[in-house]
Amino acid sequence: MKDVKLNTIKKMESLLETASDATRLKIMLALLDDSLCKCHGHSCSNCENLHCMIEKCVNDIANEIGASQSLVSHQLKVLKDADLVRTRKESTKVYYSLKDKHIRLLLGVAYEHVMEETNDD
Amino acid sequence: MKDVKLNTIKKMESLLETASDATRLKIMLALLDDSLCKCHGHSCSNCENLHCMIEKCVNDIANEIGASQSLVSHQLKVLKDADLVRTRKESTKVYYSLKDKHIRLLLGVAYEHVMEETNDD
DNA sequence: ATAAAATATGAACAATTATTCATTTTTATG
DNA sequence: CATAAAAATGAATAATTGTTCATATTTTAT
Repeated sequence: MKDVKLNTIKKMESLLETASDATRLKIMLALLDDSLCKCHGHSCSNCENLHCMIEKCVNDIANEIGASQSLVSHQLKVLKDADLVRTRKESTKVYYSLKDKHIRLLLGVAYEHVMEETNDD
Repeated sequence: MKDVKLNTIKKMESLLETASDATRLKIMLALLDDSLCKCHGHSCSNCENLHCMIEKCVNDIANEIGASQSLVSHQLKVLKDADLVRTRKESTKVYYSLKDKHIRLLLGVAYEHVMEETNDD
């Protein structure tokens, strides 16, 4: 990993920066929720399909994480601009979901790390 | 991933926040460098051993990434406080290395993500 | 058309943070 | 002991950012 271009570093910085906020983490974790998944109608925590996608609208996310509509909307825009989430519009509602498996993986790695903080290598 | 404790989220936030800075990323990538590795004496980019560790002293890191000694020292302290790197002291020099494989994995996932930005799932 | 529901936006404020510069501490050596 | 080398520290600044509040936009339904 010697010659990483500055541009690549900037992109990595942007990705991690976007992910490194408690509110945005709550939002993304809400989109990893084990509630019923549209694509199969079963619990996604048991879903073997990595493509399995959960989507939620702004207000539902706000209620779930206990934050204001405005704050959630603002932060969803940040997540969207950085390409960590995608959107699907349905009448007045806008459904948000995580962009791809890299984002799920990133959350997973961070989660694993803080869960077994004691280990050394 | 429904009930993630607030404390866990704070820790994830801290981890990602620490990683999300261009200078600190350069430092960590320098510690992932494919230069000769002390433990086996071969190129670490080809090393199958995940435990394979590269360590570098402050000045060498500063020179490699083109930053001042002071800045690198400041940021190494941030990385150390957040437990992303470890240190080994040898006379006047202090050798830094990445803490564990989770950190390498985190860097890897972030790197992979920005490298194949086009894909969708 | 009007009203209601859902989301987005803009301004303002508080708080945090990355960087630089100068100085200090620690260890080794002449 | 004095000097040099390596790293750490503290203060100061410039810039960024998360949150709130109020308001605007968009779409649907009456």
